[in-house]
Amino acid sequence: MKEPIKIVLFDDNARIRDSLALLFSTHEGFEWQGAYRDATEVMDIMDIYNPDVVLMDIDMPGINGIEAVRAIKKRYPEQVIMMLTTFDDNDRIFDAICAGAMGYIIKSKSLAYLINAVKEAHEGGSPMSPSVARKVLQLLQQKNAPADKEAFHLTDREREVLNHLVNGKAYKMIAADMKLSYDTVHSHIKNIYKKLHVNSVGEAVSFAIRQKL
Amino acid sequence: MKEPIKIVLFDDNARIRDSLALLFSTHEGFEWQGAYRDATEVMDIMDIYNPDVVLMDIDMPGINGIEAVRAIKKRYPEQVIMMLTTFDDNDRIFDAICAGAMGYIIKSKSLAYLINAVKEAHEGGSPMSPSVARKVLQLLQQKNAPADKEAFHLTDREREVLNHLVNGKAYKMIAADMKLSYDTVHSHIKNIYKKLHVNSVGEAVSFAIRQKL
DNA sequence: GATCATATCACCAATTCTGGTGAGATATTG
DNA sequence: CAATATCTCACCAGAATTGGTGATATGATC
Repeated sequence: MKEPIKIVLFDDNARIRDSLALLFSTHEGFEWQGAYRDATEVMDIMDIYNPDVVLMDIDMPGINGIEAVRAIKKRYPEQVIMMLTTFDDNDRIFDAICAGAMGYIIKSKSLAYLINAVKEAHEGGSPMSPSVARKVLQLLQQKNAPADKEAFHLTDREREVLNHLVNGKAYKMIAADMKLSYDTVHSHIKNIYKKLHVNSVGEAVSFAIRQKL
Repeated sequence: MKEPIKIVLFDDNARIRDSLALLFSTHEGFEWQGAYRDATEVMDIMDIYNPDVVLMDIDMPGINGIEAVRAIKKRYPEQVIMMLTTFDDNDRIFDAICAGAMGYIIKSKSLAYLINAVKEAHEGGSPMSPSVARKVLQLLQQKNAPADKEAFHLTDREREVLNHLVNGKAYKMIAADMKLSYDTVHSHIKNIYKKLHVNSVGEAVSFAIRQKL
């Protein structure tokens, strides 16, 4: 016999609280531990109930959902938390994920969908509404945009030297590592500076990292 | 009357090709444009059929699915592509997303799930199996791990100076920007170096960026 | 074969950074 | 009040970087 999944909800909307309370307290396999209109006492509630899954609204009076997630994750890093929200707002999604939310679904979805999402979250998945997922993927794609290797016309050797600079090496060390003379390294760096339009190690390093070179 | 969703599939598994062909060619709202055992002629196929959604296996003889995604995205940046795979392999997920895949679902899911996923992908969502989504979220969380502001005991002023260094500024400019004397900037930087255990601008910058300070 | 890009090395002068010591002012904390 | 941390500034000497001007050699390209 499987243990029921223990659930608490934080949401300032009374209708949502009531309908989810009804849903989960009557549904086989769940144990409803209560709904709260705000997250001011979130840590006390966590300590008392030790739920399996936390459902968290984003917009709430007092402490907002994202701060609450951060607080919970700080004390219980493994806690499964699912965001429940009305709209798919880019920035919020991002903040919620960084705070440690493990699922992000839109309230308009059916109750069956929600039941299933909670089960999946509890089993180690991260249910996401497809529109949310799209935004998450776009974020990841942005953050890992491939380096434009050909841009700036850096030669192989120059990229190699630049890489050493990024790793904080001094000319001397680079020369030693690459078995070159100090002046050759110097020469490569001069060329790098011209091509990148910079004129110091600091600029070159920050430029390189930002461009993912 | 809605246009049917045009679909092509690339998969080296004949059973998958057959069952999906049956599924989508008999299902209302879809137009099956064919299944291919490998992606060697992917670009020709794209040019001819101009599908709405591409279903792509990852493991294929010849050109693998991820390379195929990259090729398609290069010519058709807006193309909707969903990865179809047997296992949820971390690295592959990551590569596929960076290549530009807009959905990632596991073959073990039901056919109804797949139908729905294709619809959602076509409507601008990114259907993902929850286990895949979990890995994506973890990746994002890793990449945006919050800076441990308190770590390294950097003072406010020191962080400010460090930030200028990261932006490639020279001592002089920092002094001007912050309305300090050169020596004060110098002094702050000496303290930063001690605290971060580095001893050059290059090291400090790369350290700071990596630690997201 | 001439041209071009690349990679290698050298010398020089000016500038900048590094690391050291020291010190006054302010604010916080026990 | 004493101790501590922070922020500010100064001087000095050695080390490193920067920006020039060269040169030689190699391989690819036209």
